[in-house]
Amino acid sequence: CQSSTQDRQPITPSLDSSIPLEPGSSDSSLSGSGSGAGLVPGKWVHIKKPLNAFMLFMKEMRARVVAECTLKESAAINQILGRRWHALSRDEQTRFYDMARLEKEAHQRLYPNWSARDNYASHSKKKKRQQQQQHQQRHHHQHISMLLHSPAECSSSEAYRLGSNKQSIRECLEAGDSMCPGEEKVIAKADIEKATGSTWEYVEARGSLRPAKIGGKDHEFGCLPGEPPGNGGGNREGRNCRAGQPTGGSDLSTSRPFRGHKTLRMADTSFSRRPQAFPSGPTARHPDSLALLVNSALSPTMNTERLACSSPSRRGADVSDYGFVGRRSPLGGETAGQQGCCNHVGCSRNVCGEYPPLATSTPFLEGSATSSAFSAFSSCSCSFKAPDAGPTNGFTSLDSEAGVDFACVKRGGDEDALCDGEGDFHISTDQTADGCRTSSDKKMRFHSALNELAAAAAAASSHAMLSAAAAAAVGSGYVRERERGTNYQEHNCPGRHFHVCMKGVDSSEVCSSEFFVYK
DNA sequence: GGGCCTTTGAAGTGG
DNA sequence: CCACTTCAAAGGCCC
Repeated sequence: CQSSTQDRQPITPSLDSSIPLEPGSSDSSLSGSGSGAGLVPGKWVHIKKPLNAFMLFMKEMRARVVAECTLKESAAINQILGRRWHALSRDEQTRFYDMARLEKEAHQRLYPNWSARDNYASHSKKKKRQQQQQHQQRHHHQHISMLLHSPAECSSSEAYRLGSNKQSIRECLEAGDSMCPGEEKVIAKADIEKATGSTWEYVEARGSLRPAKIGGKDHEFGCLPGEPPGNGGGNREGRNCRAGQPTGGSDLSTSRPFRGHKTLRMADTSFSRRPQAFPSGPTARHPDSLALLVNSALSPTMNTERLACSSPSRRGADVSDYGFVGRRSPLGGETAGQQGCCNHVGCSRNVCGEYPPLATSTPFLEGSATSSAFSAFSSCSCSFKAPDAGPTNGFTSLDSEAGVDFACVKRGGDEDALCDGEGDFHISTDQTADGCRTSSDKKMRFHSALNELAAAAAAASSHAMLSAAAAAAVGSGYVRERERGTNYQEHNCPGRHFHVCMKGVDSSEVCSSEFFVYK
């Protein structure tokens, strides 16, 4: 519990706390305890909500996860805890639901008149700000509506100034964009539809309907009147990136309200806010002649659209301010230099870390292996995943090998979110069965195979060549064809979907790179 | 120093 | 009634 101010005393009754839970034996600091509503004579007491089952679970498990995962950030810990909560059996969860029920009952006995409503900060700064924004938005729409229905001439209105063209707003609308050069238009959909007898649509972005540049991409939108520059453009919607948004695109982040453009466009079935990665239909061809889509940073120059790209994103930055994606170092790091792609697919600021290139591409040697490994991986946003069953049990998959087994885990990701392209990391003192001295040797071979495939694919001018390159890669044992999965069916186009992963490793855990060979 | 991030569940709010 | 929002915990991070 933290006291934010002197006159606010957060109190959280807990089953394991020292706060008495029985009526009549309330905490001495609560002179009015039981009177509820958070009111104590002369003092405002903030009575916190009772913890729910998951919160109790978090409270109990947090320390353990922190110790196991060497993580401190609660956001990351909570992701892990969320997964563990779902992994619990119904019986195990029931224990926490029961605790939560008892907690709630105790809370109710202590504060019979308390309501969660009391804690709703309807007067908080945040709420005030939101209410103010909503008010401004309502006012803005009313203003636009008023202008639209005003008999005033365009030249005299705030929204439309047509220079020497003295027309009504409605006439202006009916005449089309060419009649209103250099002017800003934000108008009600229903009105323009009524005026033109056609169906129009706005581009929805950032929680409001915004003007869109004619012929522009879906994420290219402008500012609303009165908004400061910087509110246009980008592909942000809500807190997180949206799946399926087009990549980067033109930077309109400094754009002005769109002037000189048509702000509404005819509804068009070819228009989609989420353009498909592939055209549909059995004979459809992707516009890119190479017809190879590679996910991730494997070959950033080849892909025209990424299936599941998740670029690193600088923490706290705007969502459009994502990191670089470059070719991987042999150990899976990414080198800067290539402009980042979209960071959709649930990629959020916290989950994405920065991926500086790893420190070394040299296979680890005996003796120095451990320190080198830590040095290498501590330089990136990865942390080590401890072997599940203790340090000596990390070698079971490698049988008689002696050494230390690690996994590189995305910092901020959940415990199973291994770093891209990374599998278990084994520092061995003996040669492995396949002749690799260490598992970093394996990784080098793995990434080498990927690079060869990428280079071959980039050079391929035909599907046949591409298939041959892919087949060769598959034959290498480091790339394998993926079963027809959801992606394949989604795109509904003929081709082969490959999944790149390390040999002998569970693809669902480790494989992050996918590519699609399109006929 | 305030607010965000991140999780689930309970409860409040608003249309 | 349903969808959406807020708040419980935690601590690092960002402005």
